[in-house]
Amino acid sequence: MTAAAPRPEDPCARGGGLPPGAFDPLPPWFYLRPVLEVTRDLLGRLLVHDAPEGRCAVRIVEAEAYDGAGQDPASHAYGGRTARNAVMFGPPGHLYAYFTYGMHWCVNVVCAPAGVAQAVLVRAGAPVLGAELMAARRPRARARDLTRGPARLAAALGLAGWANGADLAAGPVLLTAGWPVDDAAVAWTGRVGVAAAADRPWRALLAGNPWVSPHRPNRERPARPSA
DNA sequence: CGGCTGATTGCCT
DNA sequence: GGCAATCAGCCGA
Repeated sequence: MTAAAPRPEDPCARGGGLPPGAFDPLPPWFYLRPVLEVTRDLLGRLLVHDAPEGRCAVRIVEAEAYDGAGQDPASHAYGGRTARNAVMFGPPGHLYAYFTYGMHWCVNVVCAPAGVAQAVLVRAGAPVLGAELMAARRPRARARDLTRGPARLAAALGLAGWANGADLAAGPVLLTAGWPVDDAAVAWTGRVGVAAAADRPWRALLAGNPWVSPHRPNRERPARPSA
């Protein structure tokens, strides 16, 4: 079965007409549920950035759950609160933006009441608005790679350290209703790039969707160059 | 398309 | 000092 399935409905192919209410910010209760439930429910939602240059939006097609301090060895919050991860310990419905690999920014949605550091990494999305602006922000990227990966997505939307702690119901960064995804399309895998707790299938994605990030199985780190 | 590697800097131990 | 919730570029098929 190699024939490409004609399956995935392309959000951009909706004749310009997005469903009414698609840009309504999500209510507070959205974030106050078990983190895996929030992760699942994040699929199909819109992450929006209103910048001076214009509005951009992606429909989330892939997300990863991270549990709180002492619970999840893969979480930045595992060892407790630090300057870097402080936003995760704050109120829900805010954006946790972190810098990694010396050059990339990635963004999370903070869940659970203040004090509980659960969050969901937004790993990929389908462009639904402002694709030209996003392409301008990532001039070297192939069209298909515009938002396919957490750092690519953040860069395309123009999100970086300045957005850390942003209230997702207030703007200029918004998380909005979007439109529903088919339950049958949701798949779960292990988290990408995470060695710790690799057995937890906490990555939710829309199976077959072309905007899902390429799955890079964990590269085994060479124990050490030995003779 | 798939696999491999260098890049580059802030954070934590 | 070591490492990181990654990516672009380059190579070969």
